[in-house]
Amino acid sequence: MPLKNQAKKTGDKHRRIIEAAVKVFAKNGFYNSKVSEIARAANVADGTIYLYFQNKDDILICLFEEEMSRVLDNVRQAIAGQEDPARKLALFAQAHLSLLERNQQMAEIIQVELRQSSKFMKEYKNDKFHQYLNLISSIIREGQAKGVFRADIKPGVAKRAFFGALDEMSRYWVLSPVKKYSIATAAQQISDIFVKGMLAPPA
Amino acid sequence: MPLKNQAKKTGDKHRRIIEAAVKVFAKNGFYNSKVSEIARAANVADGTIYLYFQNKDDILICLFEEEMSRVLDNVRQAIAGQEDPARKLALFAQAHLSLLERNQQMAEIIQVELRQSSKFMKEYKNDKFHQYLNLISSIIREGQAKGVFRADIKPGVAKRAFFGALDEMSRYWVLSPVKKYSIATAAQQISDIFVKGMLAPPA
Amino acid sequence: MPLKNQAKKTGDKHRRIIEAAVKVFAKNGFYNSKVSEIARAANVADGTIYLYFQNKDDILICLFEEEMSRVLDNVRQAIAGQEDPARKLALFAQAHLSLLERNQQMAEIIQVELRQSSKFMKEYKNDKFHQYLNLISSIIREGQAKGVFRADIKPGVAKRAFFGALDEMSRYWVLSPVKKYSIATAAQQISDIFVKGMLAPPA
Amino acid sequence: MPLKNQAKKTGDKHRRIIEAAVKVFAKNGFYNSKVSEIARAANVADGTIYLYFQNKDDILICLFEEEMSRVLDNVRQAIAGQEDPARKLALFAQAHLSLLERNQQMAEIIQVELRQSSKFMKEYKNDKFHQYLNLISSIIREGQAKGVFRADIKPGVAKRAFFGALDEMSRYWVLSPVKKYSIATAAQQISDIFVKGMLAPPA
DNA sequence: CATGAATGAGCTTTCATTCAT
DNA sequence: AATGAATGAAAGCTCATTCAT
Repeated sequence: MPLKNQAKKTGDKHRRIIEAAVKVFAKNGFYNSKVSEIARAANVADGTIYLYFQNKDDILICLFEEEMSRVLDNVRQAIAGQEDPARKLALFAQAHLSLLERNQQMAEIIQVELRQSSKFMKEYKNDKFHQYLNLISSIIREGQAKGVFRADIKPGVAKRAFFGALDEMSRYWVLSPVKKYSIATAAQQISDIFVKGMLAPPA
Repeated sequence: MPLKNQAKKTGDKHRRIIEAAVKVFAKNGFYNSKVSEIARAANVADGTIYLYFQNKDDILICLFEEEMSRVLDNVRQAIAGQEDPARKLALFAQAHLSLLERNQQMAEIIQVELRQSSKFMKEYKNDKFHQYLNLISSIIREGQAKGVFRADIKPGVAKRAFFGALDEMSRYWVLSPVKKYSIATAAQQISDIFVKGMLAPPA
Repeated sequence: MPLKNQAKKTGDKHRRIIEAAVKVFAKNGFYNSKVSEIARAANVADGTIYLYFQNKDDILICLFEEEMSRVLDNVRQAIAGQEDPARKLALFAQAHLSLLERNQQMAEIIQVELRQSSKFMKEYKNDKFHQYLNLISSIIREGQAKGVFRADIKPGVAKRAFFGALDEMSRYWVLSPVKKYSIATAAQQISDIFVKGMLAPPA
Repeated sequence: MPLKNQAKKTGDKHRRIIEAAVKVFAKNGFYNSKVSEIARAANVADGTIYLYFQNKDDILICLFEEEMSRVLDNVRQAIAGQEDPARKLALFAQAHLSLLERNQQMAEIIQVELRQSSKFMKEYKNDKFHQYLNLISSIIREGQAKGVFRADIKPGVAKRAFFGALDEMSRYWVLSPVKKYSIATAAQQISDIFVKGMLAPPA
């Protein structure tokens, strides 16, 4: 029982630190955030952070991985059961962008702060992110197999182009104080362009 | 003569510092680069840096502005004289991506390090970048006016999607040690998807 | 117990830093003293200084305030129980000057280094010092009320003149390598001049 | 003629630098004043300063010596021709304090900034200042010789007390934004106390 | 004499990390 | 497991001074 209690507490602290970090990173940026501020926001001692994370970079990476898992689950769920690859891309775009609305701080961190960790960008092998990209290319390949999408489309390029289009739209949405376009509109426009752009010509 | 000399000297130091900063930022990342290392690489004293730039952030911003001017000029020149909006987009993509090859370190900085400056991402009002984006939307509008592109495409969304697609491809190209796709291929694929995706249906 | 320990430790470090600062400031002067040298002399890390003081200026000001409190207490105690205002001034002078002997380094700092902090001289509102000056004027007023001192003496001027006379004597005593006059002599001479100079003429 | 011109110019620059330094030191304090700001205020190049002064400290010392000469001349002139030592002291006080009014910036520098140069306070042998103090003691000795002042007054102590009283009054007058007492009143009060305080008792 | 661009030593302060309790 | 006082390396920036022109 005391063990179980501790386990619960531990889990609690980990979560509290991640949540505090999201707020603090979003407010100050990664490099300008102090570990002690995260500790204060999480209501733990400075040293406690280091019982749960290796260092400051590790907080950012864990935070990103956990969020990426959630995004991945979400998107997979959104397209599950769909047959039409074109429809799948539309749902993908919709799911990706609507996650912004649910957790704007997290979106801002992924947009801006994540790229502040050079270590992360250059050294870290980002499995979840690759799974995410490959979800797109698998949809495209499926479309090509079904004859819906053109065979000359390179899924390896198109997946990045599609992600990049969504990501840039996210950046705009996160950083711009005035949002000219609704998320639904943006998702629809982008998936529309890509689907039509990759469509096989009528035989 | 002394004035010309000074101008030459001044211009020389400014350029040397910028070039040194490109190398140092590319090697260590912005936050892990020391001003003294830039100074050493530029063969000037630490204090000299501050005769030409306000602070470390300012170096990054100047470096970006100068590069952005060059990019803008390049792309404008590439599409000048073209009539066909579809062709213009293809040339745009080509010009954008081929600049990567010419100065890879600069490309890496803009991809990775530039976004590490909170000041840059959040506060700095980036005229040149907006001009760049608007170059895309003006091509799209031109295409719509000519009846080449569909009227329901929103240029404000499409310009970001197009730029994002190119930018993500740049990131891949800059960060990936192995380049699976040539720049020409990527440019062609992306512009192809967008052009076909925005094409008006045959009447 | 842990609380008491911490309190003891904290108090200890604070005191050690102040005492180290007195030595270092006295040796090098305020502006030529390095915080790191104070830290070394106090046997703490550089950063520890900033757990106890806001900055270098703050060390000087705290040091002064603590000393001023001690001086004020001392002088108040010295004149307590005295009825004769003339005798009070004599005791005041004696107490003021004899503090020099007890802590010459502190005296030197207050004479020389304290005045190097523009913040101190111009901005800092110095309550304790005003209390000190007003102790003098209240003695003078008391003497006037008792008919011992002339009514045309302006206590606001006389208090500064008296303090200035003592202060200049302190400066001489602190800075001069050879002391021609004993502190007792100086105190007696100065209070004698002021008392006789302010005495009401015999009716 | 060109030599004469240069000599004139030289004299001019020296004076301009001193005058600029007075303004800059008064505004920022000695340690927070930049040599380059003095140069700008004097309309000379930074390097030119070092043709006329050894270093920053030297500017302060020269500035002080020149002013002290002027003060000494002024005070000597004021008491010249007076026979009565008591009257002399009154005129001395009057002359000392009224110099404040004529050049407040200079007064502020001597009060506040001069003491910021450790070199000045500790090492510099200040002839002019000693001459000034000894002017006071010679008046006192003269008074003792004439039987006006008591023989038990020690001129070496009294001169410092008198100067200190005037100096503290100056500090108040310079630093206090509100001046409660006129200079004439202060001078009269201080000399009055000292003269009466040193007066020999009627035989 | 005059210049002012260039120098570079040296400062204060910050903050991720540790470790005795 | 938790704490938080203490650490100390590290870095951006300043500015008195120099010297080639």
